[in-house]
Amino acid sequence: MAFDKADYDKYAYEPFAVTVDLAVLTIRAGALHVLLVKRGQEPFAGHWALPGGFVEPDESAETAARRELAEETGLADVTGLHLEQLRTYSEPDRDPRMRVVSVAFAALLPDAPEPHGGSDAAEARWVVCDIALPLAFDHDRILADARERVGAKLEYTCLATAFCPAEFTLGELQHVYETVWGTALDRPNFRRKVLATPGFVEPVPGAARLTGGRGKPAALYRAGAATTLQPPLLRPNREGRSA
Amino acid sequence: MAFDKADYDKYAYEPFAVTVDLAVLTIRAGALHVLLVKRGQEPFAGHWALPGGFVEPDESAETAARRELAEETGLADVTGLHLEQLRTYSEPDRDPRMRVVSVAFAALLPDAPEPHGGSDAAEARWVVCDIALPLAFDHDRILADARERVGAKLEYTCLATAFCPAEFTLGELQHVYETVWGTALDRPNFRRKVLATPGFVEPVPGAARLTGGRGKPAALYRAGAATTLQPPLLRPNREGRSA
DNA sequence: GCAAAAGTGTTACCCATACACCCATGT
DNA sequence: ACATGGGTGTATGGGTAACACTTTTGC
Repeated sequence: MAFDKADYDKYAYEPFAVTVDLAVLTIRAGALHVLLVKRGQEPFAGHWALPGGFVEPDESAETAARRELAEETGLADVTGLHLEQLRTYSEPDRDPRMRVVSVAFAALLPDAPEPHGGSDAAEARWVVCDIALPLAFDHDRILADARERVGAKLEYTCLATAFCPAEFTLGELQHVYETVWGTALDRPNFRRKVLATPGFVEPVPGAARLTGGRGKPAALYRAGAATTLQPPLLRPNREGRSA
Repeated sequence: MAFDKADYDKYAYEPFAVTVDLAVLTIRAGALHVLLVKRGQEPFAGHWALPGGFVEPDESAETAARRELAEETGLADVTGLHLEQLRTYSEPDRDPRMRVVSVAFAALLPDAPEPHGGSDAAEARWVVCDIALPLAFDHDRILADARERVGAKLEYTCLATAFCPAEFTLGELQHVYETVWGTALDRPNFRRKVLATPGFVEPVPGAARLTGGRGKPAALYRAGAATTLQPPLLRPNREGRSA
C-alpha cells in the first residue's frame, strides 16, 4: 500500500461503502436452492437479490458475513456453518446510488429452515438456483461464481459434508454431489472413494436409518477431520470443461 | 445488499479506504521472485511491502491493480499480463491509521525488468520469495496466499505460460513448474502431458534455440488458446497435502 | 570423446470404471 | 413377491510413473 498520496486525510477520496453479499446455498428436495430476499426499495424494487449488508466499522468482512447469515436465516448458531469468501465486486457503476464495493461469500447450509426475514422485515425465500435469475445488481454473476466455486471444490475438498446434517448416510452425501454437479454417479465407486479417503467421513457405530422410507437402512456417518481430498473425486464427463 | 439501514447518506459510516495490493511474481535465475517496495514512512517505515495503492473513484479494483502494476514495474504495456484477484483482506486493525480494505491480486511476469520505482520514488526490488519475510501489514499472508493459489492453478490451468516469454522451450516451461512447486519432474512424462493437452502450447515451426549453452537446441513453442488442463498436471509427492 | 540438454520408446502397475450381484426393509 | 435403496465383489482398460535409450550441440 502506497499511502504517500492520500496520506492521513480520511476524506480525501469519495467514500466507498463496503458491503457483503451472501450466496447461501442448500439442498432441498433434491435441488440446489439459494436464499433470496425481495427488495423493498429502488433501485431494483421488487426484484430478488442476494442477502447482504454493510460491513460495520469494527467488523471484518468475514464477521459481517456471518452476522448477516445469522440475521437472514434466523438460525441461532451459525458458528459451524461453512462460510467462504468468493471474490470482491467493485465495478464503479454496480450500484447506481454510490460507490459500493462488495465482498461476496458463499455459505452452505445442511438443513433448510424457512427464512426468518432478517432485521429488515423484507420477504425472504428459498429459490431453486436455476430459476433464480435475473437478480438485482450484479448478483446473477455472484451466484454463478458461487455455484462454480462450490462445484469445483467438491472435487478436491471435503466440502460436501457442509450440505449434510451432523449425521448422514453415504447416499445423502452422494446426492449432494449429484445435485450440485447435475450428473449421476456410480454408487459403488462413490462409496469406495469416500471411504478410501482418510478423515473424509467416520462411521457412527451401530447407527442406521431408513432414508427413502423403503430399502435397507443405511449406516450413518459424521464429517471427519480432513479438509482436502487426496485423490480428488472428479466429475465425470470430462469433455466440455473448457473455459 | 440491504440498504435499508444507512440509506443514501454516504457519510453515515466511518469511511473505508479501498486499496489494492499486488503480489507480482516472476522467475529469475531459477527462483520464484516477488516485487517488493521499501516503505518510506510509518507505520512499518523501512520495511518491505507489496506494491499497491488506492482504488480511484472511477476504477474497479481490477483496473486499479493493472494501473499499479504498470506504475510499479515501469512496463509500457501490461495488457497481456496475467492478473488475478486473490481475495480481500478486511481485518479492522490491519492498518493502524484507518480502516483499509484491500483487494489483493497476483500478477505473473514472464521476464523480470529491473523495477521502476513507481510514481512515489520508493525503492523497489525483486526478492526471492522464501527470503521475503517478514513484510509490512498482513502482506506475509497475502504473499503466502498468492503462492498457494499460483501453485494450485498450475495443476489444472495453463497458467504456467504466463511466466514464460512469447516463445519458450518445453524445458523452460518445466522449469516454471519445478520452481513454483519446488519439486523435480520427469522430463519425458512432462513433455507428453503438455503436448497431449490440446491448446496448451503450439509449436513455432522450424524454430529452435540453445538453452543452457550446451546441449541439443530445443524446439520453440507459443502459448495456445486453452486455459484449463484436462487432464490436470498433478504435483508429485501426494502425501503431505493435508490442510 | 565427453558432458549436457532435448527428445523418443517401452514397460509395469495402479486405479477408476462399469457392471453383476447380494442384503434388508416397506407395501 | 416385488420394488427400493444399501452394500460388496470383480474384471477390464486407460493412463501415469519410472527408466532406458537416442540425438544434437559445446568444449
